[in-house]
Amino acid sequence: MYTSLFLKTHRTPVIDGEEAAALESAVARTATFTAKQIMVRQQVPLTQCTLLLEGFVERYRDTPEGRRQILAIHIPGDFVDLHSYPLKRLEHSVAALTDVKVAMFPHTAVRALTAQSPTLTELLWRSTLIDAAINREWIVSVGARSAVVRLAHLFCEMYVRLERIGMAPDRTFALPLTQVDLADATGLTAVHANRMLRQLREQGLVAFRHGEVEILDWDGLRAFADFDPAYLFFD
Amino acid sequence: MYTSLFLKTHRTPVIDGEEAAALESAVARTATFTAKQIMVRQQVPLTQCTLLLEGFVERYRDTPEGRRQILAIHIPGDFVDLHSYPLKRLEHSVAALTDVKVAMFPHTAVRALTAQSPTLTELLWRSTLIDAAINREWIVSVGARSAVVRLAHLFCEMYVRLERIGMAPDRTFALPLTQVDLADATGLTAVHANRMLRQLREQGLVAFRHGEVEILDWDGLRAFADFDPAYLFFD
DNA sequence: CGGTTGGTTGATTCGCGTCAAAACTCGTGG
DNA sequence: CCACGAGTTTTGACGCGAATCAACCAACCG
Repeated sequence: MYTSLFLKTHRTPVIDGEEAAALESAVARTATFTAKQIMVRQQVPLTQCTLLLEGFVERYRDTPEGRRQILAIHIPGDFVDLHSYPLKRLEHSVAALTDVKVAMFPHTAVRALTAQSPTLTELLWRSTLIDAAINREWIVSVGARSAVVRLAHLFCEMYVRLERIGMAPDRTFALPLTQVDLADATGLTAVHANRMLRQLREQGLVAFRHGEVEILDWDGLRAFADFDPAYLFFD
Repeated sequence: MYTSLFLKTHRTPVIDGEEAAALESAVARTATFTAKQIMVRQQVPLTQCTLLLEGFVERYRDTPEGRRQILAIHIPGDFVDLHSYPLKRLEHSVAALTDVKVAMFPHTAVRALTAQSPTLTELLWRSTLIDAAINREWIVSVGARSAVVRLAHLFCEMYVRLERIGMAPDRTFALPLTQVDLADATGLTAVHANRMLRQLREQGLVAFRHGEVEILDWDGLRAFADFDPAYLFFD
């Protein structure tokens, strides 16, 4: 059941057994990528979508001045490029953060699903729009929050999302990023990110080391980060 | 023809006459709002979508610390909250920047369209995803571009979008924002935005005064702003 | 081992924010 | 028609948060 994790994390709209079976059968094949491999290059025409089954994936853009901006981090159960169905190509690249296993949905199969079920359509559409809501939350982060708070907010988001799929027991979870990656996600330099991580640790809120996050004080962290999970649409 | 401007600016996928008629007939009513009026409040359940016919609209979030982040600026022909159909509520607010005229699409009518035509579905879905691509470009702006470049980039984006609907003849167009609004959109303070605007004017690239933009050197501005319109998906 | 990648720290610089005040615009009412 | 006040733009002085530059260290690995 390639799609069971996706379906479990998207409870609106309600999907019946027949629709779930249709979605499952839209998988043409599975594939794997190794860590750091580029999965989708920007502006290249696409004919299929990718559902992440195992591992972590990033979406990012490189700027001519040599800066890199991470746009999204995906975890198992996320579609990493479902938006390529209506858009046909992407304006950013997608890369594997770890070794990764994915399921592929040909655009033709997605179209057949939309022709068949308005409810499935709404579900798939919704999942791309939740990504967009996360994009907007990141605009707020980089545009209106201080460096420490940005990092704290990112940890909150990743904790809540991972906890939901059972990948963050005991307020501890793997987040396979380097400090450079954290900096690229939050619009900071690696040096400053490093200092802010120390501050978060010393404040007793979160500790991040070697790609592992340990939440020390969840309520404190949430309050500090101004974190409200409404934008994740977990209902 | 409420939907003709929207259809004119979305050429992919190709829509036939019957589909265009179906879309047009999904309009339940029109409405007007006055400048500065809040059109949608965050977290309030919604039952209809709004297509902007005349005027300018902003989407924004307020932070507890009193900062405000503008997330998007909409122009005639844009759906301002089509994403409310799959999401049912929004995590940001929507306000009129000028007096505004809109067409309303009940969610039930949108659902009927998706049940009837996979092509229309793809078109509507696509339009929400172009908004998301713009969101991502804004992440790159606030996360990885300097203050002057951010402003230059915003002017490029608005010029290209407005030119396309005939609202930017002679490289001049109305952009009904104050300097405070520009600052809120780019993650700057109004004071610094003011200084950067002066710099852009003195560099001979763009001049902004009283809600009017005059592009002085389009090629220079594009190059300076690192502007590539691919993310607007004008095809 | 030496090379490579990631993390840590210090010194210094600078972009942008903050605070404050003045000039300007425009709508409104006396 | 002028006075007034609210909102906007402009400018200056100053301070801080984050970038930059530059070492140095730790872990890992062929």
